Amino acid sequence: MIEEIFKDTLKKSRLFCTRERVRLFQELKNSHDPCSIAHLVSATAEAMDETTVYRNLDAFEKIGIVHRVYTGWKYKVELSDMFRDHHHHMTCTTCGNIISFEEPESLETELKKLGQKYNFSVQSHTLELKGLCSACSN
Amino acid sequence: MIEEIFKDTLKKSRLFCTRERVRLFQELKNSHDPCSIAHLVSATAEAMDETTVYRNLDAFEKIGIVHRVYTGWKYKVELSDMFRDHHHHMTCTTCGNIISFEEPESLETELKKLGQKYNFSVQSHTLELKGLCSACSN
DNA sequence: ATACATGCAAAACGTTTGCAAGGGC
DNA sequence: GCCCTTGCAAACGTTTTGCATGTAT
Repeated sequence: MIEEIFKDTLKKSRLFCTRERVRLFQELKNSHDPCSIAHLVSATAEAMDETTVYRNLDAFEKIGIVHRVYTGWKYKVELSDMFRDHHHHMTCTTCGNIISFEEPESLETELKKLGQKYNFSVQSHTLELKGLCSACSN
Repeated sequence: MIEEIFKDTLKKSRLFCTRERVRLFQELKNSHDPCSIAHLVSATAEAMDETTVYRNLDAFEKIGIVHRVYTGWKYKVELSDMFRDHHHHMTCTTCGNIISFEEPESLETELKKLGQKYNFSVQSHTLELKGLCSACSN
């Protein structure tokens, strides 16, 4: 059960399983797309202070419960691969909608086909590499 | 001459060629890597107010003088292809350094090779598609 | 009981806006 | 002289921090 993984992960890091954390987790789980912090804050406003959202998202990220998704505008937050299948995103520059799709085998030349598959007309794409440069890999 | 293109582009859009805009342009030109707004603000602090930096970057972007580069953290600004060769970037997650490289023919399987070429050990990569989703392409 | 978490208030940032003064054309 | 630009101040939204109180273990 997914909730068990959640609780175990908290316990493993000696973090309390509070009402607020459960609620925040639920909110993330019920959302199909990556969530902006603003969304999470307003969606959980009756349940907790926005400061708590920030602090718990930080905590969740540190222990691998969530990870950041760079949509090119501002990052959003979603549950990590621990809780759902690995996937990528396409972001609409007009409405900001995010479409999740499975990882394709090849890229570049596949992009337009891929876009068509989701009725997404690709205007441009950004490839971001994350890792360590020579100075930092020591 | 690059400065002429700059002035002509301003003139074409009926924007004045002010001391501040020239200075901001110089700062962008002298920088090898994409610039954060914070950098531009401090680098030009003796010459202009930070409000002016924002307003002129907006103006520059509208008329194609600069474009945004999504580094995955926050966007930075650099001169557009009008003023330099087309290229991509790799961002180091530890130090934030940005390495520019020419557009490769293929991706995915090429990424590790590409990283090695620049002494950059790729840990992960993000592919961002920009364009229009079905709802917005109408 | 003892950590760890939370709420509240306030500070710290980054960015935007209104308005009067200044400067390109 | 006209209109665009700038500087200044203030507003705004987002994120962080300090501290006293609350709560899961």
